[in-house]
Amino acid sequence: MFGVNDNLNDLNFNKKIVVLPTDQRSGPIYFGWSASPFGQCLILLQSDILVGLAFKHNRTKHQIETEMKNQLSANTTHFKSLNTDKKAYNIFFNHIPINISFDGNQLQSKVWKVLLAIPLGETATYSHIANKTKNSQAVRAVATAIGQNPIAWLIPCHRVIRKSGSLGGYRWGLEIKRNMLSNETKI
DNA sequence: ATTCAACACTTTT
DNA sequence: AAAAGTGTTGAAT
Repeated sequence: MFGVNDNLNDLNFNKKIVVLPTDQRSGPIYFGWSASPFGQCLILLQSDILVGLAFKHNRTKHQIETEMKNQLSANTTHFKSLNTDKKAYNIFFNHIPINISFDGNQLQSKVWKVLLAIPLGETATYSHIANKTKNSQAVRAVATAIGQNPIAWLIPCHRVIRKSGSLGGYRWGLEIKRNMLSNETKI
């Protein structure tokens, strides 16, 4: 369908994202690895709603799978593998809206919603996000919550950088964060 | 550039 | 119930 680092110029950054409530999903979580413009990615779906998106970096696929399954296991512990290539194409290149759903603790949910509002081509600082969620004194906790974003790229936690201008961290490796940002800002 | 303490929230013991 | 661990920050070195 497409190869790693292929078609970067056709990437659909301005994807419309529909956030559905968690009660819209049930049953097993389907998961699979597919190629993406940022390397191999792990896609997790429940009721055909995207509930997880992760990228391969220096950890093994098995480690990443375990980590994501653990994170999502509040909803179900039943996982089934699936060919996710078509879904990957829809996520990264198609101009159709994509349904996502997430549930976290109180802080996480607040933070993830705020992340969704960072416009394409812009960045925010960790303290900026903390202000937005009325947790201005809890920057470190907010940063932790940002790092736990289960749907990488679509929930653009890669747009959050340090106040000093340095990149800060990224759960899936700084290479990928750098990649995403440089592709966005050159638009 | 590197260290250090303070922040507050979650997770782990 | 207490301690440990954070994708930070600002100040001091």
